[in-house]
Amino acid sequence: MPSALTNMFATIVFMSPRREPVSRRDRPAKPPLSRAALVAVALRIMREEGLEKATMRRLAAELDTGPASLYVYVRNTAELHGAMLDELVAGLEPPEPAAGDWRERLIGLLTSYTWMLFARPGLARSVLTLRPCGPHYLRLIDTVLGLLLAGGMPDRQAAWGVDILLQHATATAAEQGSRAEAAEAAGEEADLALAVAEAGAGAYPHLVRVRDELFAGTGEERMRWSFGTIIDGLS
Amino acid sequence: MPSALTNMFATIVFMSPRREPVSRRDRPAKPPLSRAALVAVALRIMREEGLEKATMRRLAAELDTGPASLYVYVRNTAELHGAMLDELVAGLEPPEPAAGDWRERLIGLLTSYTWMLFARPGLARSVLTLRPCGPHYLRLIDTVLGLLLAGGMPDRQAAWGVDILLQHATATAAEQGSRAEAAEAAGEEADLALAVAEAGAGAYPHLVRVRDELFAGTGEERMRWSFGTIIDGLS
DNA sequence: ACCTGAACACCGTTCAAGT
DNA sequence: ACCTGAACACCGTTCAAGT
Repeated sequence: MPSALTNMFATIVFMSPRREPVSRRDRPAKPPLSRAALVAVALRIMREEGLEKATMRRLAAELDTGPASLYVYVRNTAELHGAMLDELVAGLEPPEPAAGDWRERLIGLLTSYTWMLFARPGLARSVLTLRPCGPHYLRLIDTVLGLLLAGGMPDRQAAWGVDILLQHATATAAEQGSRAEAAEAAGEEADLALAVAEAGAGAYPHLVRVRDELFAGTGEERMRWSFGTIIDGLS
Repeated sequence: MPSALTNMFATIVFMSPRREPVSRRDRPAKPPLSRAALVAVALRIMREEGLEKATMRRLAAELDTGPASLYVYVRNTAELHGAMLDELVAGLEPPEPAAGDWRERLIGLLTSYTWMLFARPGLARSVLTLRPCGPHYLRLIDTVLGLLLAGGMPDRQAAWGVDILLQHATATAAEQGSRAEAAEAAGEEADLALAVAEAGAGAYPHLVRVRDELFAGTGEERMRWSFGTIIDGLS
């Protein structure tokens, strides 16, 4: 907290020895705590330094308070992550009605949700073990449902389908996104590639047969194909 | 470590004061460190107390050494989890050739893999951000591939399909499993149910329409249905 | 090569006490 | 009701030094 330090010296050097009221006036206006403020700061830290830095302790330091104070506004870290996700989902543009049939629009929406999480793999990982329930996430569920129903799907198929589709989006972001980012994860990817390359046709005949297809295709290609495949299965 | 304590007292009370050689002889034979020993102890702790207790520090204490010693055998915690998964996959029984057609056998295999992870949600969560590459996991990939190819699927479809199917299995276990277990996660489930119950038909028309279907069905039902749906989409 | 103690640089959450 | 400092009970990983 360099700014706090600076202010402390300012107080000592230039001000009267009555410390408390003066340093209070002098300090940059401390923003009032609130759930929204917490989420905003957490999103900024995530953007600038990654989710792993957006810890309760760090947030508290940033907001010039102790970690215990945050627990007035969120139950725990998981709830904070849920609130962060909701804010990000709010920023997703809704599918244009003119953008093709329901299937195309649905794939477009799911793809843009996935890309959004792709850039935040840590959050995706956290969301996977959550039940997001913010208003904007409910909006997303409603929109996906609407598109599935527009495709003539029975209610149950649509209801269960939305779960599979959103879970696939989140899991893909958690899995692929973290690998694209972290250096250690790149090592794991290489380990698998090596293991597959070394696999003998005797022990792993099918693996050897489709070896080249396993790692083929771009992320975008595989993503669209996956969503299309699941949607086709639902229909 | 009560056994170490007991032995220490035994040494002090009954033995000569020359401590080191005696206590060395007296101590239960310290098993030699090895990757397999690490994995075995980690699996036991996970079984008895959950994955979150199977930390590097705890493993080291259990193996009567310092945490630094473990890094000779595994690169990091992620690699340890990968090795644990491989051991668990080894214990999965292969699908009986008589158990119906390829589709039924495939669903059976995927279901049993999912149930196995379901009981270990923490591991499932960890595996999701991993590329498992152990011999038994490769076996699993090969078997799934074999069944898809037996269904007459082109190579590419099978290769990309195995990714979707295994990811879905892992993600389902990570998501549902942790909720079934942790008390806090149950709260999140309730939060979502509440939010859905309170959703207005004006803002969320589709959500309200299929409201009852969203939470319908048992885990087993939805699991089989999901795998069936994805397989149908692949075909 | 393998093993170690100690250190580095942190965590989330709770609690009693304040205002 | 809201806020706080301090504490509780831990983490993963690295490093220099030993054997």
